[in-house]
Amino acid sequence: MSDSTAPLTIIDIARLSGVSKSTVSRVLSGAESVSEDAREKVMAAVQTSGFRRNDLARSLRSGRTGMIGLVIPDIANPFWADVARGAQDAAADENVSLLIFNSDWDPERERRHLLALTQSRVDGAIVNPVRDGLDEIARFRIPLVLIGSSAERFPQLPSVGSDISQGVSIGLDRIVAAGLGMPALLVGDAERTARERFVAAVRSIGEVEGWPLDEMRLEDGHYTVDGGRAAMNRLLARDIPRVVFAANDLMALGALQAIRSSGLRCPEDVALLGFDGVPAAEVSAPSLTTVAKPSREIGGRAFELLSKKIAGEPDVPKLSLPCALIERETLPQPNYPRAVSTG
Amino acid sequence: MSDSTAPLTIIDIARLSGVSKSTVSRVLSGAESVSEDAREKVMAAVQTSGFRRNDLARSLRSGRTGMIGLVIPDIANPFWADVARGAQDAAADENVSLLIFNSDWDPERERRHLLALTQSRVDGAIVNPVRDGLDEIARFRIPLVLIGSSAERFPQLPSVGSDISQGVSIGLDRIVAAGLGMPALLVGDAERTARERFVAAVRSIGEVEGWPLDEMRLEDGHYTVDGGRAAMNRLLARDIPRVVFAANDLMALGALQAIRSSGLRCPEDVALLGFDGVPAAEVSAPSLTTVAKPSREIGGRAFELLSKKIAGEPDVPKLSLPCALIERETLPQPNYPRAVSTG
DNA sequence: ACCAGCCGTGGGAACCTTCCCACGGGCCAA
DNA sequence: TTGGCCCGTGGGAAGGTTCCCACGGCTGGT
Repeated sequence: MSDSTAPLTIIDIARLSGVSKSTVSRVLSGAESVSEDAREKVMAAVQTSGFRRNDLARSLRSGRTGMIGLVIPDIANPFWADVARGAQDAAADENVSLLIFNSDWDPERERRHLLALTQSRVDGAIVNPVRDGLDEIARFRIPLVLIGSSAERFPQLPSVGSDISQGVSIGLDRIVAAGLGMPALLVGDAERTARERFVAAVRSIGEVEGWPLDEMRLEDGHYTVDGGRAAMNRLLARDIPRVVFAANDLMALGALQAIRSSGLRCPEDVALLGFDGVPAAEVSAPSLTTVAKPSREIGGRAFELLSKKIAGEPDVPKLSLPCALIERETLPQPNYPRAVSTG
Repeated sequence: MSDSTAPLTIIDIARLSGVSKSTVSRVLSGAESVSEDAREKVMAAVQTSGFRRNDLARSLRSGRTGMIGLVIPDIANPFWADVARGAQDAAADENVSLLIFNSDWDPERERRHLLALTQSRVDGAIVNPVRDGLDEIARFRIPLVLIGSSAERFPQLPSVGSDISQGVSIGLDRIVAAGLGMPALLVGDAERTARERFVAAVRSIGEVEGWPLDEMRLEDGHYTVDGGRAAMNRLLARDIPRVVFAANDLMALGALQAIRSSGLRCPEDVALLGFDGVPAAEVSAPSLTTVAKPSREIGGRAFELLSKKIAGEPDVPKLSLPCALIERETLPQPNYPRAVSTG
């Protein structure tokens, strides 16, 4: 194509096509009153020269970069990878690029990344705020959309999360339907807010079902497969619960290992319900029945909200997306149809 | 902090601290002969005003953006998420940001993303090239490091990949050690190059072991859990192999499901060896013995090579990183110690 | 005592684009 | 015919930073 290393500018294109740089700029920015003749000449020059518009200069002048930041705990975590994918798909449709950062649940890293983002002059950012760095976040003068359960601490900021209460509700309903009685609970420590929300939801919904939280066994553990295995072993050390509701899939998967290596059968001896919907839950044996969070949709909707915020819309909402039950093998099918209250 | 929405510039800081904009620039860019007095005044002004240097203008003038692109098939795929994580960790150490794109194995998307990257004036890019878009890639005048097995088609470009031959070698050695005879092969269709390399490695290494490829059963399938299940069922429909070597973990996991739902035991009836090292392989039941690719390291080394390329180093190599066997439950331990050739 | 050289500093040019304004020509209505 | 208006166009300024060069003051060597 072009012979030398000379970086081309729109001025070169203007010279090649015999028009002014203003006209070249207009052609390259899409319509806006340019004659067909001029447009063709410019396009031809662009084609033969292999010119690529410099988005840096463009952004500097226009104030828009077409880039947004995504700050999540860990892209290698399947849940967050899925959120990222959802955001990317939505962003790609509007030609915006994603700058992705891992906070590793570390407020200091989060702060550094946010700083880098403001310096890069991204148009906005989607952030899963880390526990303690909360106040500081508001200080970054940049359109922000929050994701995750800690988002609720910022009532003034738009956010997208999954509806934990509703998820717990369908989970407990399903456990009721299984007819195995009150579940033992397995909860994690990853995010304090997430844990609290889960427990709070179980309390309020359990009351309706006639299952007071106080009477349930509740075991804490690290938010990992190993943590779930250990927590489940502690549970089994005292007695064998008929059914276990885990607050996340990783721990549920660990619990499954603990159940099976104790010589117990799942679901015949101990039934199990997870929460999250990670892909690995599909390939465990038996495959894990779980309440899935709409991870990909969370990313997608977060991008949509951010777009609105960037566009200057005044009332960008806080969204709570519903979870969905994925029927698999660790929770037995209901023996009998449940009474359904119509309406 | 600052009261109005006025975007601050180094000129404002210069005025506030009583020095010239050049000096402010020097302070902000790190050392380079500035008096301690000037430095302190500037830093103080920056602190109180909340000024953030505009990286757009900086990059426009300096020609460096501190951003690199990463074009991979799918960030939601655990292998690629891990590669991304490795690259990000290495990049974060040098304060460079990652622009991540998903190609979905689609040459046209790859082309679009690469175009966006050049327009953004990123300093370089790490790309897993898609099958057919190969020739086109070289056209983008931008420092490039390739990852994945198709990288070998570009002998002139630096690249990082896993050593498939070596991985197959330790896999076959392990199968020999298990004493179960010749394995059946399960291969995927995701990347033609990857498939070919796997088969070629099995052929050449099998010859040494006295296992000609022609005599092995070989089943093709889609590179997914479902594909693996289907392929395994086809295998089982004819006869029951004593041991199966799958070219990737997702298919192996599907195969495991097929084996178990046929009422067979793994590893007692059919033993299984995977390839990749995805996290889900750890939580299947039984957990999957597999040859793990060094995914995170691939990302990290790719970034290192790219840094060298960007710095202008002349001979940036093509790297081939070793795979490692992860012992788990689907392949029985050797009954007897193998004869080991010393040295 | 003088000149070379270095150090810290400042001012202007450059980076490449978009935005703003002005200008000429054609059209329509008065 | 003429005045007002819109359309397509061009030129200059702006956007915020780094780079280059020059300049004054100080030091050290002759």
